[in-house]
Amino acid sequence: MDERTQARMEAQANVFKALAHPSRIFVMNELAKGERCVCELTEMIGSDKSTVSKHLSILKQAGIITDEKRSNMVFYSLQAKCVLNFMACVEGMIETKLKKLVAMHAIAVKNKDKQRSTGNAAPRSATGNVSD
Amino acid sequence: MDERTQARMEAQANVFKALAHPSRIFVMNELAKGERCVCELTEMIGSDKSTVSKHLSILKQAGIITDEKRSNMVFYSLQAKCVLNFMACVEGMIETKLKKLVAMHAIAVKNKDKQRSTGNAAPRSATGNVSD
DNA sequence: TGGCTAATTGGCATTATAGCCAATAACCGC
DNA sequence: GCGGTTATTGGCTATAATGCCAATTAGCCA
Repeated sequence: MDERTQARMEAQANVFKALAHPSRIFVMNELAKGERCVCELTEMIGSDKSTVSKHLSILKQAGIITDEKRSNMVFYSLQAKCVLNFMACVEGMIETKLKKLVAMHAIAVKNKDKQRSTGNAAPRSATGNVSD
Repeated sequence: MDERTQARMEAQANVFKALAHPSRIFVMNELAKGERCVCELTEMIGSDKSTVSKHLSILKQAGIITDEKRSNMVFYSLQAKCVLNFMACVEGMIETKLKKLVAMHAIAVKNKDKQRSTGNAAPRSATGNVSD
């Protein structure tokens, strides 16, 4: 990877890094509904004010959200709307993964039952084939 | 944030975390063109074989890529195609940010010139207004 | 089987993140 | 200006991520 490519990859990774935290994902979901002040987000997240402020500054620095000072409050709002599309896709990925886990667990349970009834210590198959 | 929400946000954040590294972004770009074996990616990235392998396992664990063993090599390929759309959007964000930086730098240079010619130590305006 | 290549895993040192408290800054109303 | 509120920054510790080396596993082929 040459230096030029390295720099481009790093810049992209930084955007993903900015989103790589539960609280910041929460903020994104909240800002999708409309602008919010730091105090509101702090209340909802339940961390220290300073912690939330730092999270917001990370998102802002990445160019994902913007801030606007009005009176003595700061309101944040979504800038990169395309993040929402991807978050929807991620939602789907999680669903898929969860279903797969559930299915695998069901197979494991089945195999365990089989073992119990036959006294066989090793499961018949890793693919879930228990049709004998 | 209740426990249920926390878990959902964490699951989403994990996908972003998986993408939050230059080498892993590079892998995504490469797999967008087609499947690649670990050896190819290792060659291109220039890190240790074990390091690349760990990066790949992180992406796989997140459900973003899949692997397939053929002969004594392991080929990885893209699973979550929607990542590419978002990466294109991020590309655009970086462009925008870069342009803004260049513009701000131009203004700063202008102000500096102004200072030099007038002997004024403080810049006239933070907004770049140098119209006097 | 034994040697070869490809890939993964364990272990460990280095570096980066996260989150709290305290201090500071910015703005309002009096 | 002075106290009250809102937000950011600095400093610190605890935790997590990274990347190398060494050891191990898995498949090929002679």
